[in-house]
Amino acid sequence: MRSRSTVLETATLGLLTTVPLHGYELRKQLSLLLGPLRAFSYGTLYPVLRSLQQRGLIATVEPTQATAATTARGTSLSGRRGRIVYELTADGKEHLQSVLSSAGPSAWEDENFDVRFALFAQTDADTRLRILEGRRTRLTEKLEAVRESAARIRERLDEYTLELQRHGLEQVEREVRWLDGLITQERGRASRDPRENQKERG
Amino acid sequence: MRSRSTVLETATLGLLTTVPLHGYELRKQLSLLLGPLRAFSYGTLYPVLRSLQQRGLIATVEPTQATAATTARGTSLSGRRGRIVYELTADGKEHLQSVLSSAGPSAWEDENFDVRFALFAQTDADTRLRILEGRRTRLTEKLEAVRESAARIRERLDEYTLELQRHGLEQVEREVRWLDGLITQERGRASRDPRENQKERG
DNA sequence: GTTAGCATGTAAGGAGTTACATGATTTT
DNA sequence: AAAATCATGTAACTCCTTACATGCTAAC
Repeated sequence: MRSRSTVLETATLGLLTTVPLHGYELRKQLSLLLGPLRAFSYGTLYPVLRSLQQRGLIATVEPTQATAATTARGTSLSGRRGRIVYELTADGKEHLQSVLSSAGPSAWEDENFDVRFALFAQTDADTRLRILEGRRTRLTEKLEAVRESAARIRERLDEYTLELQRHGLEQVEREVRWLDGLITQERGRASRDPRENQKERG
Repeated sequence: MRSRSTVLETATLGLLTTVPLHGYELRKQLSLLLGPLRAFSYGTLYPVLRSLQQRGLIATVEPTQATAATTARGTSLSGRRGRIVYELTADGKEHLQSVLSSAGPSAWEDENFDVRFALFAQTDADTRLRILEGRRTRLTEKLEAVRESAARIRERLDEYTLELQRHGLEQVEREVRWLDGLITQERGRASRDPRENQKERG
């Protein structure tokens, strides 16, 4: 079973569809794209960039006639320090599209939910709905399981544990309501424009 | 630098202070203690249990005069299948207390927040406040940083990314308000009973 | 007595961090 | 020209999952 794309790989390809970026800048945009949580260290980022490059999904951009006069920076080996700007290749675009429209095991879909959502503008309408509904289903299932077992041992728990549990449930419930709103919104969108199923940028 | 306790280790010790448990059961209680998220696999759990045992922090409980008649199960090697029940040793209690009252680097404190909170009943009042306030500070700092950089690139983002960002910020803001409530509650508690600083069970 | 679920365990590997090292550019 | 910050890179390690294997116990 070929290992699926990681969060970071997908997010990187997603970000590079809009603008070519170098690693350092990419990292900043990532924490923006994925929220206050989820910052990746350079120790993860740079190896991933190289891997993507070796697989031909991204490529370095030559500085054309920019500020720097120091030539031969980019493609070949040895003395390449300073910014290395990457852009998405044709293969990369294709790969990203196939990742964005594919389904995976639920654990994978959960882990990747926020990236997938952040890249909804590049995702077709059917997949958007599938992702939102899939997440909704899994969250409510977990909610049900927790509520059930919580009921059985409620009296054995101290006030802090109870409060943590209450707060956790509330957070998930809120998430479900958020998803509900998005789902009805997507449905409305679909009925207004039934033909839409490819790229879109706002 | 001796590696700090992991979430799972601390949670395990915390759960075992109340009741002796075997691994399988422990796992169920863990997902309850730590909310709908955070379920650990057996591949993680059992090695951790053995490690804790080897370090003398937990010990197997002999079945005394329980149902089973099959002797010599527990301590020594070879044929031990069926439940293995663990309890906290004196060393384990001591270790847990020292972990619960110690401070760590902020990344560690963030990762461990929920476990620490779940074990507040066994934590002294000063530490409770320190943990709550520390988390509040870190969250507001992140909030500020994200808001700031978000303002700079808002117009370059599509509607989905914006919605994700908005939702993320809202979640964190809500968390901060939750912490505020807990902090004032702890302060009130402290002024009503200024001497409390050790174990407590509800 | 055999299926189903409880219970424990191990090996391989994935995804990420930390700590470190170093080069390039800007600021003072 | 020194200091700060931008920018890239690597090695070792941690925590955890997956996939597998196996034994025990109860239900039918």
